[in-house]
Amino acid sequence: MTIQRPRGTRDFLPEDSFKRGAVRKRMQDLLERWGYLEISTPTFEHLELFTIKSGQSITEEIYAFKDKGGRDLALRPELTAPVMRMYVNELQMAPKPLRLHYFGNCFRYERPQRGRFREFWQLGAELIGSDRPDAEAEVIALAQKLIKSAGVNGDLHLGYLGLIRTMMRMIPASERPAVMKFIDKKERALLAEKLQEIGADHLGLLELIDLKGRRALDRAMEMAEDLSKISEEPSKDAKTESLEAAPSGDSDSGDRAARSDRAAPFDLDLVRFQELVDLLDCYGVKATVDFEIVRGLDYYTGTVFEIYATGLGAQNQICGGGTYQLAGLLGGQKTRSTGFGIGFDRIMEIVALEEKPPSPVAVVFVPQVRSEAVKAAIELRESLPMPVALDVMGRGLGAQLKQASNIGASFAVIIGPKEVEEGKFTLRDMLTGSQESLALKEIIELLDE
RNA sequence: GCUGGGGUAGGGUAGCUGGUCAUCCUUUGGGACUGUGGAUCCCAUGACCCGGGUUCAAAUCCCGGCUCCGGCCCCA
Repeated sequence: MTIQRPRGTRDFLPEDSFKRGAVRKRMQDLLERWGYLEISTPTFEHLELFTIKSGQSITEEIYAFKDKGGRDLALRPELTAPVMRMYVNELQMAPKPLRLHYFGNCFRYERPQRGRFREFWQLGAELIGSDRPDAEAEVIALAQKLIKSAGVNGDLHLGYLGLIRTMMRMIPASERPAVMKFIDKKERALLAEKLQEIGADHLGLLELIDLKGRRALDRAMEMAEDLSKISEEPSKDAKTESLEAAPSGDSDSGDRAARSDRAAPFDLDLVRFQELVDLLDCYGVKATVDFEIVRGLDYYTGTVFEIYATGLGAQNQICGGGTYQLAGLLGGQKTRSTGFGIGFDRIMEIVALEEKPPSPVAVVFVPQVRSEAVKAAIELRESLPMPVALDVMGRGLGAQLKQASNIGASFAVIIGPKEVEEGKFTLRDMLTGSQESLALKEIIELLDE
């Protein structure tokens, strides 16, 4: 038995690697044009970085280990936390906004299935230092364009946590996890039952999460207004909490709440959300407003979004992101950022790419003139964009030509004593079989088109 | 963690109601063809996922494990 690759990992053969490289290049070109500079972070980090961000429970799904010095380390399971760690460590004083992008492998200890591996690649961008609708619109539009640039059609859903969080603060804390679970699992009947049971059915939660599309926004505005009235009524424990989360344009509002229970501050400010939706329109991005998107994590501050693709089976989410408050959690100054991560492997599963690697040129020679052939090959490699192949198997001329056609060469440069003497090589068109005698310079000119 | 279906040369397969040297195609290397390729022919290399069990005899039947492809759970 030979040694197998570890479960959930993949080998990428030349054809795969070429395709992945081409798609990656396309996406990164676009990111550069939008002014997002590439950064890289270590493959492993202190385990703590990830538990701070996502809680202790995630260690279950992390490749965590102790190094020889006894340090608790982890292979990165995602890239947002490392990027924000880097920001806090060395970029806090950089002029804002900061536009960054990254591409890297991540590791999670999970059951592999379609579109899910133990080593996978994430491509993403972060815009650090602004949470204005302008910033959010740019980032969301960018995400959508990136996916399009790979030839993939994505369905963008745009959500806003302010409303749902406000509602959640008006129900008893003990009931919140259960309610969130039902929302997440799309268990409408159970949710309705629960809300009735705890006397929270007047908040409109059920209606909110069913709101979809353009008109959802108008209705949500009305609901927000009703909510602010309710929250002004003096009543039980909901009162103090909702005050702390009071709506405000000041991005530092609610920070006390953040410190006490790790939840980021958020704004019940649908006007800004409305602005975002309008701006996205300007970008030509079609978004479905969808208040059901909750994205689990509590460091998101308001806007969240996800992009889905068809043809992927169960794992159809190819992008997720939003506006968040993470720098503070990692010990930096409180800074709001908007960003997203794209599941590169899932993109690759459905990408339609017609690009092919350039076909090589074969230098074919007989033993007596080997050194001339080597020199010719070197010169060709310096001047031509396509690969230049030289026989290393000691094969005869016929076998070399056979090999040339096997590797898909479109031309062969034939070199023998006769050619060396004349100072001209034979250029053979592998498709037609026609040949002509040319100087190396002329060959280069001809092939360099 | 739960669940369905698979694992036979590098790739694709036949055999799998147990019993001759495990089938065929392709790929790879060599040759027929010692300065001209895609054809053909010949030769060579190369496999029963691993470990137990049943049996005179296991690729074939049974059990366990590993792993792959899906579906749940989860998904930062």
